[in-house]
Amino acid sequence: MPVARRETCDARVIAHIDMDCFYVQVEQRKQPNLRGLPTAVIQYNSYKGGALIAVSYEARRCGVKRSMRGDEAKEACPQIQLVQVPVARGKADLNSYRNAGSEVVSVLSQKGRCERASIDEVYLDLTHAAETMLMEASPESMQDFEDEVLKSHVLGLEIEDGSDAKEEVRKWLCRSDASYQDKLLACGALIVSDLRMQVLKETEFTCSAGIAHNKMLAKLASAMNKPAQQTIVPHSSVEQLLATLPIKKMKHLGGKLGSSLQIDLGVNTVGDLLQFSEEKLQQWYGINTGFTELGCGIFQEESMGKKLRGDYFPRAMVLARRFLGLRL
DNA sequence: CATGGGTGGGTG
DNA sequence: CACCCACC
Repeated sequence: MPVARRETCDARVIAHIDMDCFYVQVEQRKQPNLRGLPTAVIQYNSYKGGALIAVSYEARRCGVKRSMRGDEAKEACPQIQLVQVPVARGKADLNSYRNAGSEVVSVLSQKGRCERASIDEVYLDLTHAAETMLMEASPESMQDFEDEVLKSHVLGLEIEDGSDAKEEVRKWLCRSDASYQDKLLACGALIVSDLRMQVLKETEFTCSAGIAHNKMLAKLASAMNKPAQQTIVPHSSVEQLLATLPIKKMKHLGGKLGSSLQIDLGVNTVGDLLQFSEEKLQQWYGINTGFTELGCGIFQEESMGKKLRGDYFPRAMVLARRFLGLRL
């Protein structure tokens, strides 16, 4: 007689939560009259009207870019509201934003382990919560879904013209023939949309999120649909995603290493990079280029460093494999 | 100085 | 330790 047990599968459910133009939201909560208006937060207004460090989506819509100075922003969008970042001892003081971020973390940390990646970004390990939901309250058995989760984006899910996107998402979330991994992600999406609604209720802040099997995919996904939306990355969509993903979009390859990969190897996408063997990459970049960012996370994948493997190999390959969701 | 100061991590 | 690199 078989005993019910969790399928043996080490897929994790990782979410990356990214606050939408966070400094602006913090200032708009402080001054509710600014809500809905094109707004930007600036530091140091003496030189050309100050440097923009956050821009609301209303302001982006009228052409304001983060690289602008206050004066240029006024030119592009005369109605823009410029708010100064607090100053302490002659320096920009980001503490109010840091504290606001802590409010968000205290909501998010209820459902899983939390790793603060910056003032306005958090990774969540929802593996356990998703596994539990799958056993106790699987989406398959759910009658109706919150509207919020139906607004999720599912990479690789084709929405035909004229068909109802929310209905397609609903079917994806509760289809019974899904792989175990996809079901876990569906549970993750349910949990994340609940968390995002709770964050909004308790802090008045909106955020966007990515839900995937590892940190890097989750981070990529959270930026795909902003503001106030979430994006799911099923394993089956990863190969396509990487095939067209410019190398420089990948964390840690946005700088000089990414440029040299393009020049030395002629690769433009992560898919191109994966064509190269470890040996080839070692010839170009040496055996030590592999481990910079290891040892920095609460998650095994990112925290175990050299112990994952007896051998050294180039950082670019390590990163590319993580994107594929492969275990090292 | 003029996106940019802070931060975190790696390397020699 | 000082310096470089990468990110927000």
